[in-house]
Amino acid sequence: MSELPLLPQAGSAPPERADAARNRARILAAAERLFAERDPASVTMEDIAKAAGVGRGTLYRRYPDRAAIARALLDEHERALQEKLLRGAPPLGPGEPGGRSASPGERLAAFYAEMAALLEAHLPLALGAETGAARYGTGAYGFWRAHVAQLVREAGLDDPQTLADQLLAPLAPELFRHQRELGLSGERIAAGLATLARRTLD
Amino acid sequence: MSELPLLPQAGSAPPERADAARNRARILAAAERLFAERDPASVTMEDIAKAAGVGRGTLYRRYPDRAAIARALLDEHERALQEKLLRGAPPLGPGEPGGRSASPGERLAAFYAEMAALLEAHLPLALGAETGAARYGTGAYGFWRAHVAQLVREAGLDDPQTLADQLLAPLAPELFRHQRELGLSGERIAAGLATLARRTLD
DNA sequence: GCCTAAGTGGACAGCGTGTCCACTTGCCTT
DNA sequence: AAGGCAAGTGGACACGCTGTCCACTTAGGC
Repeated sequence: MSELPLLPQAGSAPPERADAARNRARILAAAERLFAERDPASVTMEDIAKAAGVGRGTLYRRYPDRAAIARALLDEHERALQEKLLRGAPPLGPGEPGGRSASPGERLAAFYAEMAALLEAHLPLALGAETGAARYGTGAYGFWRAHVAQLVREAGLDDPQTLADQLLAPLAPELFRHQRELGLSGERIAAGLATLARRTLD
Repeated sequence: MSELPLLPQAGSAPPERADAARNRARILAAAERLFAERDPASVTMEDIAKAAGVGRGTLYRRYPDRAAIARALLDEHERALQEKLLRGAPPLGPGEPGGRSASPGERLAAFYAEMAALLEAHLPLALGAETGAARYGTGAYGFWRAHVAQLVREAGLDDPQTLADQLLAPLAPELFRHQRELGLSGERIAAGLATLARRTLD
């Protein structure tokens, strides 16, 4: 397992004033509510400012756009999954050296299942954070990419770089929403992904 | 091969006045040029109107938004591919009944190759037409979806509906651009897709 | 309590959208 | 050949969102 780019752990922040902290909390709470109750793409910075009871300037001071707010909300959940991938028990984690570990296909299936669950739980945030091309720029995406590339490598396939992105494509939040709106359950989506994972890597 | 929803063949249009036809041609030409020379997402309806030498009202009369224009430009190429899928020789087409035909995995790989070539040739249009969630609503997407679902069915896998969308995900124009910008060649991308196709369906 | 820098909020200019409608022009009729 | 009318045209308009800027306020160390 080579160098996985970890999502920055919110390192030693320069101290934050009490009113600033209060407003940050208000902003995040208001944004989460708004994302959940309408199409995240239609939520404007102005809406969030108004709902949080702060001015536009205050909002822009911390977050350059809607996506940054959604990402901040999503980060926590994604870091939890990253932990499990790095240090959790098989099939999700790598397993002890010398101990038993799962096949690449099983591990990819387990990862897919976790991601599907994460999307199921926080789809509005994912849609707010990673719509379209922005997805590929996030730190989290880089992490998933490195993880999947490693699994591809272990499976002995050519060109893990290229395949990793292609294997992550079915996890695009927009596709997940599309499939849910077609009436497919989260389980059914996860089952499809599991099939894909096993057949591709095992 | 059941009921594939064909893209409407531009049926008997109500006759179009000569000046209207001239302006339509101007609009399409101007839009294609603009899409090619900058990020399609940044091209505005106003830009297109100005470049085509027509007023905004004229533009909106025919096309509700940028995506509709890009789709009109793409349609021609997509219909050509649809023809080949339905009636072309193997491995792309189904082959004669009783004659030789390719395996589902080979056929999916051939389809992937054609789509990658189409993206390579017309990426700006694809980005203009199918950015984000809009992709799933187009008639063309429905066609690809039905085609891939049929291949999945022939391969004997469960739930072709769900898998079809997931197998189409790596063809998202934004992903293609992302991979190209990473320095991957079209051939390398196509090779990855071929691996995916064969391992999944064969 | 005072001082200072961090924090705040609303005003502002700019841009893109989509609509609307008075005018123009192609084309069919007689 | 002329007339009429519906299709077509283009630009003005109102609206909403963005991102910046800056004069004011407040927290918290000294």
